[in-house]
Amino acid sequence: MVASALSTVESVGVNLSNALEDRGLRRTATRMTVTGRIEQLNGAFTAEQLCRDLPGVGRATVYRTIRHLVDAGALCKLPILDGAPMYSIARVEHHHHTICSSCGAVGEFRHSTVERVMRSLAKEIDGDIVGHRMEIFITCNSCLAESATGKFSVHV
Amino acid sequence: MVASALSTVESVGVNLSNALEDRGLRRTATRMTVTGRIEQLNGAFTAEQLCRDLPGVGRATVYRTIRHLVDAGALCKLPILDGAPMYSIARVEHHHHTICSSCGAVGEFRHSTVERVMRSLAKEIDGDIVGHRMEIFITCNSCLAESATGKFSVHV
DNA sequence: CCAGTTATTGATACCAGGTATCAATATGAG
DNA sequence: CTCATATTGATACCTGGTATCAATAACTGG
Repeated sequence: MVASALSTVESVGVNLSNALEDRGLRRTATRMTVTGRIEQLNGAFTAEQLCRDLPGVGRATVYRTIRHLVDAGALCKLPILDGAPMYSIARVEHHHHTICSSCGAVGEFRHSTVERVMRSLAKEIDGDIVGHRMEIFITCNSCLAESATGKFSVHV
Repeated sequence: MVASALSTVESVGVNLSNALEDRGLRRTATRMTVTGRIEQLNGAFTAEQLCRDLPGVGRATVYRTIRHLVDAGALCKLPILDGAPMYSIARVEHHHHTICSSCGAVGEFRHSTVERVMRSLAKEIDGDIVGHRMEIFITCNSCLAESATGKFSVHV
């Protein structure tokens, strides 16, 4: 679907292919396959997981596409303490993550308090603050229900 | 030096060898070399850096020792967005890190406000909070002075 | 101090995650 | 349609890290 019909207003939600196009990259079938899969995943994923889901797409291409999306700010990369980093669609401009320590599910949240704290910290910290990152480790509701065993290690 | 002379009170600062001994591991010359080097580094380091600093110690041993120290809680592992994780001596029980986005220097801080925020977040987050992690990206004072170019990418 | 048991070491091979290369192919502009 | 350019994916390679295992060191009890 090309955005050529000016009379039609596309619903502008999260659109990863657009993010790539905005960077001057071509809208190819392969890239549509990759972005389509990511959008349909609705949750955090690893690169290898994506490769497994899309055996028809070369590993290099999957990694390249992810990299483009991260560069475009459409995906955010979440370094995990052990193992491969996870990626999730950046639905909110600036946000933080919740990670379930038992199942690894990743969520996003925004909270003004977190941002306000940065101001009070500014006084106590040497140098200029240029950014921050926060992860909250949780036991998600579904894991609480079945009280699974720990799978991710947590630096508390 | 064995802590056998009961009349002498050892200065109990950060002592990585003790942390290992407390876990039932032997106090060997090789381990003293590794922990000694880490203590003398006074700052965050990567495993490979330590290997380079200690060519006389096998890679496997360096990695093993680091792992033991992390398990003992004496070192904390800091996953970096790109590249190898960094390790730093855990001087404070619970703390957060500052990372200079230009030189990579890692610092520690504690601030009660951060902990208080967790309470207000608890209401908004689904599931039980079991821990959190926060990194503040800064430009450190020495880098401000020479305004170096960015070396670490930052998820702002 | 010795003998025997157990822990440690490090060379090596291996593994996972990810990137560089490059010839073949697809894409889009003119 | 043609051509220049971008993309693809097989492959080789790289980095960071772990498993294996024989040789060695360190702690027992006697």
